[in-house]
Amino acid sequence: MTLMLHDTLARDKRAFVPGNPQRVTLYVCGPTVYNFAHVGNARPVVVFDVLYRILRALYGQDAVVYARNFTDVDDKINQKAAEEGVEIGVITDRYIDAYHADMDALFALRPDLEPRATAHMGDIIAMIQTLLDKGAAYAAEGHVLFDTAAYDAYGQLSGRNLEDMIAGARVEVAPYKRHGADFVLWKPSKPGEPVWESPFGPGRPGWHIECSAMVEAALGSPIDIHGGGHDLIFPHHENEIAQSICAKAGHAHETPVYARFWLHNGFLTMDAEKMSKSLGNVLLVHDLVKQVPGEAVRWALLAAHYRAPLDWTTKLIDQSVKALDRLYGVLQRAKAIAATAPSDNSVLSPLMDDLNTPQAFSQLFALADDLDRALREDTGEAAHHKGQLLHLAGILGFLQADPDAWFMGGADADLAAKIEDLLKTRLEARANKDFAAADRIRDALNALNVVVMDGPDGATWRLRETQGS
RNA sequence: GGCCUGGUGGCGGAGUGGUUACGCAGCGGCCUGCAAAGCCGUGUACUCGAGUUCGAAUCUCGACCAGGCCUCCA
Repeated sequence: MTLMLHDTLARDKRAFVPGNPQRVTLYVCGPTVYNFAHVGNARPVVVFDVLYRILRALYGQDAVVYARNFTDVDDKINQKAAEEGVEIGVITDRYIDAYHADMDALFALRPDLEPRATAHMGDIIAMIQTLLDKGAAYAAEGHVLFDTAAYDAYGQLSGRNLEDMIAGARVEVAPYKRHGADFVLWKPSKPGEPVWESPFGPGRPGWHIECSAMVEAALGSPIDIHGGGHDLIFPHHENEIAQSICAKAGHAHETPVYARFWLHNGFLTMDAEKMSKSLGNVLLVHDLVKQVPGEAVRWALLAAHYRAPLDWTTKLIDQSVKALDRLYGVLQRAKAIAATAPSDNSVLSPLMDDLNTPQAFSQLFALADDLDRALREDTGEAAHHKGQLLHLAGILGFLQADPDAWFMGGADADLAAKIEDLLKTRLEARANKDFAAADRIRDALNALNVVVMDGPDGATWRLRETQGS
């Protein structure tokens, strides 16, 4: 079974072959930490978390190195720090903590490495110096700029050429640029902003060079997979390639490769509109997970193929909760069955086809049906089916909770005790065939958002989901 | 203007050149004291036009529509 991945550079699905199966490297562009993350930011996190889990299943837990950076030098961070009158570290630490908490709530594993730009200033400066030394960069008016003419293949990833970019330029080109597409590697800091000393004068790095330097420092190029949002293809990833290739160029016999595979996730819209502050439709993960289970948010984010656009609606999250209800319902009935660990990864096959999560979802339901049937008909296959179900679900990051906890999750101890008490009374009423009394109690429970399910061994209950977002 | 996506049934959303994915919702039945959950069954689809083909929703071309990128952006 081969993992097929759609490579943006090749514009096609290709069989994934790592440079070294003992050390598979994955880098994903992380957040600029000046605010809470919104659902759109969470999509790549969840998508590449699934990829990370697949790679670990395929190559071994310790054979995969996943790095995701924090951009902690940035204009918006500076602005926020100035507003609050604090050092930028106060801002970045705060939002890094929030980011961790939010992504944890979506069951995303923490990457192995989380490099921060400020901790790699030496690497960044060294890379800029290398580019200057090799003639791929030039200094002008206190800036250091990358010379796009130095890289023949510039534009390959995004399918643009330099002429197009001139023709379509919507911004005024800074007078000190040799070419409109040249971009900043180093720039002077404005008064009051953080400053780092460098051979090119005091200042701070441009955005693109940070990632190139951190990729090199954390993983070493060529890396196997570089991921990020669709919007990063140009200019960010295009520029990363140009810088990193040029910085390494000089070995005449090798064709330099920066990343073997480029993966980009599609965008998320809110009720068919782009999420933006001006529209006031920014939905923060931080707020969302207070209203709906993080697992359901994760489900919603994976409900469409990762490269397709995804429209976020109340209905989507609603349906996601119900899908998980169905799956957890089966697991609840199968609680007494000990799952058999699968002997191979065959159940992962939908995911091997470029992370086809909707297909995998379908597989999840098929496995749940198998398990349910085995339970009903007592075929002896239940342990096997449960193992298969939990394995696939585990790679997707689902169904790891106790089923009872899923259904009763929102209830605190007091409420649970009250519910149990009412159910006990109702059980007695039913035993006495006093159905009117039993129904009154059920109505009372209903008012508490509790759904009662009578079974042969007494009643079980679940909390009705509160409407999301 | 250039580049890139996508347009599938009430909703979400895969996939394949010829055989109803799947989930949610709906409908009928079973089960149930009645429900809920579960089970069985069931309807509705492939933006438009032209072409290729024995046959296309699936391939090609064109049109239309929607979104994104070209400036910080997942």
